[in-house]
Amino acid sequence: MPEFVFEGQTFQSPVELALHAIGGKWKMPILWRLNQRSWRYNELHRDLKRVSHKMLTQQLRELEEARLLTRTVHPVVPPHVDYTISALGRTALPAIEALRQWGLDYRATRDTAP
Amino acid sequence: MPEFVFEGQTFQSPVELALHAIGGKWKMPILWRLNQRSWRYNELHRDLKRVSHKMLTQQLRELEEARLLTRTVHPVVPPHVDYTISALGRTALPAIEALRQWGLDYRATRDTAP
DNA sequence: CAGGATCCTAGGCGATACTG
DNA sequence: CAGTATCGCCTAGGATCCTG
Repeated sequence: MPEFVFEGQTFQSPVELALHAIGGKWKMPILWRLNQRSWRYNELHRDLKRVSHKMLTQQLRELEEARLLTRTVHPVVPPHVDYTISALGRTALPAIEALRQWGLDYRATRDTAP
Repeated sequence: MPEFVFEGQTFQSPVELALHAIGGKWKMPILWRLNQRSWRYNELHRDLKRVSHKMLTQQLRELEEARLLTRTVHPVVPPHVDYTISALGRTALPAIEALRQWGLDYRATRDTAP
């Protein structure tokens, strides 16, 4: 089983790298919402109901550093910040969609499966 | 945004249900290895190098309860236990594969992307 | 409105020891 | 070999307050 080095970190496999980049409780739900249009901070905060202020900020920063989304500050008062998915972030959407579809299937078949 | 109830728990979306079932640091790597053949406990322990004894046991238990794998005990001394992916577990492999492939692509393009 | 800084605790997790 | 059980650390993350 080969090792897998990226950005100075060592992963056991591409799966672990992917989970590092978009795993965790909130990153996929965030990217998923950014499909189609930009969202503002408070919009995300309201829609991801159980996320805390601190967590949301942190996850957004990590996604930005991973270059999966773009943060745009409009210099107005009161502040106006848009989060937009990047081209790189878009490449993750099929994988997220696969997981989303599996979640649907899993719920549907989990209790009737052989 | 509709709610999504399963097994008494409330999720915001199918993505969150999927992450609940096979998210976390170890479950996908475990299921991924179980493709093709059965693995024994210590095999997994050695191969997932950084997993602790306790974590591995716990993750295997949860995957078993989610019906994604089957635990088979052979009544011999010393004990012999096989972990085999279930039919339901197999349905998750395409999604894991999508994530794995994305991990590869991400590493390849992350620093050259526009 | 967006988010930085601080404080603080529950519980996740590793380490270790023991068992059939 | 393949686990359970127990202890205790330590940090992830929630709550709260403050700012441009």
